[in-house]
Parts: sequence; C-alpha cells; structure tokens
Amino acid sequence: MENITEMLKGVLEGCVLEIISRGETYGYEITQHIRELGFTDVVEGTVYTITMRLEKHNLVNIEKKPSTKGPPRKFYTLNAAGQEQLELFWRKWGFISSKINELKTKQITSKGE
Amino acid sequence: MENITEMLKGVLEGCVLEIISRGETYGYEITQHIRELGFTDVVEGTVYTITMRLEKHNLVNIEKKPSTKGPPRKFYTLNAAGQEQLELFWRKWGFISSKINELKTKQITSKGE
DNA sequence: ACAGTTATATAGTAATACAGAGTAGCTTCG
DNA sequence: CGAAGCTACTCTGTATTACTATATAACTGT
Repeated sequence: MENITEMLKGVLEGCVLEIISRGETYGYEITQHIRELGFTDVVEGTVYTITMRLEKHNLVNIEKKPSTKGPPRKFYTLNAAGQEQLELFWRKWGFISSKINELKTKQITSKGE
Repeated sequence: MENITEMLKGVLEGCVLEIISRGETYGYEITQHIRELGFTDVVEGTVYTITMRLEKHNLVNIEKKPSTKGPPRKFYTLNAAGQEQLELFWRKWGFISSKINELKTKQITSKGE
C-alpha cells in the first residue's frame, strides 16, 4: 500500500505494544511481524525508535539474551504501565475508527443534529 | 477523548476532504462539523493548515462569498484531483483499519503465514 | 463604544515515521 | 581463509503533520 506513513503515526506504537503483549519478543522479530501483518514497508529503524520510546517511558521490561544466529537480542515484555498504555491505545483506536466510519457512512446533519 | 492528536495524523485531511465532498463549505464550518463528529478539540488553525494544503496541492476549487454574519467566507469544492485523493484516502483507511482489527482479534501465527 | 461571535490567517513547536547508514555476530560456500 | 548474506541493534537527520497561540477583520447586540 502506497504512502500510508502519515496514517500510521500513532498507530505503529500501538501495534508494537500489542505484539509485545502476545509474548516476549525483540526488535527484529517485531519488525517482521509488522511486515507480515501487511505494513510491508516498515523498516527496523522505525521499530527501533518505537522500542526506544517504550523504554524511555518505562513501559517495558528488558532482558538481553544471546542468539545462535547473530548478535544478542533485546527481549521486551510489557510491564503494568505498558499494559495500561496498550489498553488506552485500543480505546483511542476504537474511538477514532468508530468516528471515521460514522463519517464514511452517515449523512451530515445540516446543523448540530 | 484525551490526546489522540498523533493518531489523527493523516486522518484529519481525509475527514476534511469527505466533508467538502458533501457540498460546498468553508473552513469555519468544516471545523464545526469535525467537532460535532466527536473530535472536539480540533481548532480552526488546524483545519486552516489542512485547507491551505488542499489549495497548494490543487485539490479544491475556491469561491469567496460575503457573509451576513462576519467576514467573507472562502467556500471550497472538490475538483477531480480532490475526488481522487478522497477515494485514495478511503482505500488507505480501509487497508489500515482492516489490518489493525486483524491484529486486534487474530492470534499471531508463529512464523510467516 | 464594547463584548461576543463569525471567519481567515500565520509563526513557531512537538511528535512521529522514514531514509540511510553503521556496527556486530553468525553461517555458508567457494 | 575471505566474501557474501542474514540476523540484529543502533544512530542521525529529515519531512510531515497537528497543535498552540495569536493577530486581524467584519458583523451583531446591548
């Protein structure tokens, strides 16, 4: 899908949170999950900025583990604050998507309902 | 709804395009429509930057008309390119929202598939 | 005359995804 | 051995966008 980057703003972080919540994972794997989801143009650098942000905001626990396939991996899990942030994301998403779909389908009322 | 501004990026312009497509309208009225939609914190300045962008990208026709209630209004209508941009927006929205909802509901498949 | 509403306009800021590149470890294969 | 290729994390700089805050202007009502 072409040029959806602006519409991904604020959404990608939620995706990363959701993916981490499904089980301990690391940056490179998160990137692959997101690409498999359909956002094929998302690159590691983008996910990196998001995981760094999650670290900075203390939403994740971090554990470094060696890999047989390359450099050591930084595994993330959500802490309580991360869980809360994830729930907040889904509430925001629900709100926005319902409003947009409302706009899409509904007639505009001439003036304040 | 608190702090949804990042998630509105790329979405607000689509909303404005859709609202204009429903019939000739002007900035101040567009702002009110958006606020009535539920995005209550969107202010005139934000909509102004969007309409300016639409002008710059030649997506709208402009007609200035006097008002009985204040300064003259700048009425916008979509031209062909604007219609096209609107359709593109809905395609992008459909794509992203379907993927996000997929992520929300579906289990993550262990690897590729 | 003054406040309130309607209405357009603009400069500066913060947040975010992306482009592009670098570093490092491991495997494979000639 | 050495080069390529994949895995994996990191970093710098850039473009886009919504928001803040403010200014300007026209009209209405008291």
